[in-house]
Amino acid sequence: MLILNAARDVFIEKGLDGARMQEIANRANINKALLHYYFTSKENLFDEIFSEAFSQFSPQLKSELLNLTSAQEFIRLFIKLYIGMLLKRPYLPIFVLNELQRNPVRIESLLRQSGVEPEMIVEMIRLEMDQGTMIQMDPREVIINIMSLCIFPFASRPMMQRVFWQNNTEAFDAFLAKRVDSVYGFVSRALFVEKK
Amino acid sequence: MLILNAARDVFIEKGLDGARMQEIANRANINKALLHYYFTSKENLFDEIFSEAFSQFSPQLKSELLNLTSAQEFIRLFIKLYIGMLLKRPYLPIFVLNELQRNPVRIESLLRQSGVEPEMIVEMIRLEMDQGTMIQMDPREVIINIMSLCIFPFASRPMMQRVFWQNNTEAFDAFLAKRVDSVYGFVSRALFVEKK
DNA sequence: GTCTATAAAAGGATAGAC
DNA sequence: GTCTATCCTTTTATAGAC
Repeated sequence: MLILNAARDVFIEKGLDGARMQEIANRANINKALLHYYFTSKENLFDEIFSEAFSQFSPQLKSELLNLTSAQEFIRLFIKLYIGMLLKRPYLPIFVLNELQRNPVRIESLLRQSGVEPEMIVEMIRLEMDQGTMIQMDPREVIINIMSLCIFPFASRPMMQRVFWQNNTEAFDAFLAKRVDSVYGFVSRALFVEKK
Repeated sequence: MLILNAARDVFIEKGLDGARMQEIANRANINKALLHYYFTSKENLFDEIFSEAFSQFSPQLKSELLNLTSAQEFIRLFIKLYIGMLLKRPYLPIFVLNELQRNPVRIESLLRQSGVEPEMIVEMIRLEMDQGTMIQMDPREVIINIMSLCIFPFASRPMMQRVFWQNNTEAFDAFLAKRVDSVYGFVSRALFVEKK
């Protein structure tokens, strides 16, 4: 829908507080009154946009991932899929993380409806550790470390691209794309006892 | 200064757009007019707060760090100092990263005055790679991976604490504190060919 | 320096014609 | 459904007394 696209663009660019209903209306080529006719309030419109953004940001356990048996293969494919998603939606991390920090109450309902279920992955990692093929550590830390390596480069792009790539956008895009492979290499050296 | 403390609290909590001059004045126990008397405009006050926040967020190369010769010892101490700093200022990452993304123009002047000089660290890492004690990879990626592991858990706290620690604040604090050591372990397994 | 009062503008939201 | 016009509150910023 055209209005939702305009709203998404503006909210992601400016945040909830910085966004203006007028600007959303302008970009959608309608006027403010019609915007309120459809969505009643700014908060309401934002909630629609944010819950969509949050569900995209939350790792999706697609069937391709669930069919894998070893944590090693799971991690490899997860990194590939998740960074691949972020390459298409590079502004998601800051938007979602920022709004969650400003208003943590939102999380409750969002988590309930998006059905994030970390127990299965934690169990898969624990199994691999028991088999001795993976370093012993808190499985939750394994997950957070992997997500850190996937997400942070997108969230810190304005700073990192400027400091390390002389603000060259193409070069930084290439760096991000290569991470689909290099993050797995980094993680597997840190985690797996035997290399295949 | 009392006013600056109040301003810092409100800006970090609400962001530039969400902050209200009235609230800053209230928390400082003065009134709005006096706030404008001292700082002229909200933008101006924000700039003072943000440049201070940015310089704290930017890794400081203190003498303790510069005296170290091996990248291994440098990385160990860097992680300890940087996570230690974040434990005292856990809201810095989201605040700085978010405002940088909303207004990337700010970076230029801030970087110039804060004198961030990554070349030396890049060279130190390169040297270690040439000696064969460190895996061959882009030194900039080494730095970004380490910073990812240090910073992201703070930025994603509202989500991660809720999902993996049943929103138990003390438990998550303990997890963060332990990372001073565990991040180094993770990184060194991923980077160093020989373990000491 | 510090206050009260107020200007001036912005922005969310609604009324009502078509 | 869509528009113009308008209301009303919020918010930044300033004027001017003390």
